[in-house]
Amino acid sequence: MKSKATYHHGDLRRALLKAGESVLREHGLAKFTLRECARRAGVSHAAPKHHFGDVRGLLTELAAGGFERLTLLLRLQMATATNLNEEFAATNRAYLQFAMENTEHFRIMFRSDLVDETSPVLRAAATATFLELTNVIHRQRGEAEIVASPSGNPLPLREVIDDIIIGWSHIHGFTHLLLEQQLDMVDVTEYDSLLDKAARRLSDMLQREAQLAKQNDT
Amino acid sequence: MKSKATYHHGDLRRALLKAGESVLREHGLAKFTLRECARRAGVSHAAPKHHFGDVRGLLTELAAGGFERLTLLLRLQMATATNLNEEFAATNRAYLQFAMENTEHFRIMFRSDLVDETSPVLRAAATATFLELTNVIHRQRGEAEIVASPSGNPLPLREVIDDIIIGWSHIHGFTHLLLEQQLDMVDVTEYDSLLDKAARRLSDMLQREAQLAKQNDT
DNA sequence: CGTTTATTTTTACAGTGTCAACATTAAGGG
DNA sequence: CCCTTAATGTTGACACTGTAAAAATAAACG
Repeated sequence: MKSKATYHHGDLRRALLKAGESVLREHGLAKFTLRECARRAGVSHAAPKHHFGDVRGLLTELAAGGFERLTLLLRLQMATATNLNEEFAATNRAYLQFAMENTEHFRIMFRSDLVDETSPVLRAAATATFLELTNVIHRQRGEAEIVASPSGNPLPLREVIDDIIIGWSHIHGFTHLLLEQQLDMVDVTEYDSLLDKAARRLSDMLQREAQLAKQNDT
Repeated sequence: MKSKATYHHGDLRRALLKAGESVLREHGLAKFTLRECARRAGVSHAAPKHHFGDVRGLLTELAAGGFERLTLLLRLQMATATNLNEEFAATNRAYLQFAMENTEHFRIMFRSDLVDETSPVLRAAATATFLELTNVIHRQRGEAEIVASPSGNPLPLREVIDDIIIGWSHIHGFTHLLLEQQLDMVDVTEYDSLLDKAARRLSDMLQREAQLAKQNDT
């Protein structure tokens, strides 16, 4: 079933996704247009409708793909870590790296006005990404990991949510501000070492606080 | 010179800004259109060109206005604080409050693809906002404040930049994630208390670290 | 008053997303 | 093997959009 050209076009669905990604990479969101994607796939301007409905549909699937790749990159970077602090720093590095290498793609992943947030594939992909970040924090606190459930969000422990949100907010905020050129006082040649340092500091504090809280319990 | 109606229209410039803001508030960025703004101001669709050039010009001025209002709100909230920790928490509260009450307006302020980041008015407005956040951190560390310079960015102390970026990244990331509905595991009825708690924790840590660093110096 | 300048309108054009009607091809059952 | 049916693409149309040029209007000013 994966032969060369079985349909009118082959499989247009994948071709359109690829086209969309190349448009994002080469010309950015501003020039992202359904018709342009169709052009690149070599089909007529109304062809995408059958596969994605409207432009929002295509962007939603692209966003989901972005989360999937981000998840992979997170795992890849985390695997290089030798201790818990390193692991947290690794997630931050991966997050930033993905955003830098896929700027426009990263942008649409967090644009609730462009994307259908209720889409199951998107939700699943975003949840998987979130799960990686979550489990790093859980391990840091010596708690059990959360397993991915097929559907429905895996809720982290109530007391850990605060830490997760602090960690995620920090790396996401840093990345977003850098992308939108608000951090112009930062020397761009060393923003990654800056992030690394910040991540370690944050990680230290969170671990210390967690231990303190545990001691107070007993 | 501020009489009622001296030109063809009155002063179309202000009217268009007002119209743009109302469009953002009522229908969001998706329906934001130069022609719609013109319609609301009661002029023909090409009238805005003379005052703003293109759509980017209008959005840029709107973004600048947003930063100005954010700066005012920051000052207002900071004035209620009785100590340094409270002050930091107050900036976070103000940041989030502004974003919640002016969702779409807040969005365009950080959209480098929609706005002319080189515009002097925008840069000045954004720098003023940044200055408020910066000075809170400076005070926390017992350093001198930075005065606003008429032009050019007032550069903070090299050693304080890390703290500033951590603080700003955190509040911005939290706000942005919340706005783009990525924090769906958070109970929306208590996200503000959650932020408050996180801000205090962050503030505590930063102050402790600063004191430690100072002791090591002497 | 007459001329110059600033502001607004009119007209036009190339794009866009989406829809409906149509054409073509693939799939599948008799 | 053929014929029906459903899936997939194409054409053409419509109402929008941003932007530009030319024409019209009103203000400013000597």
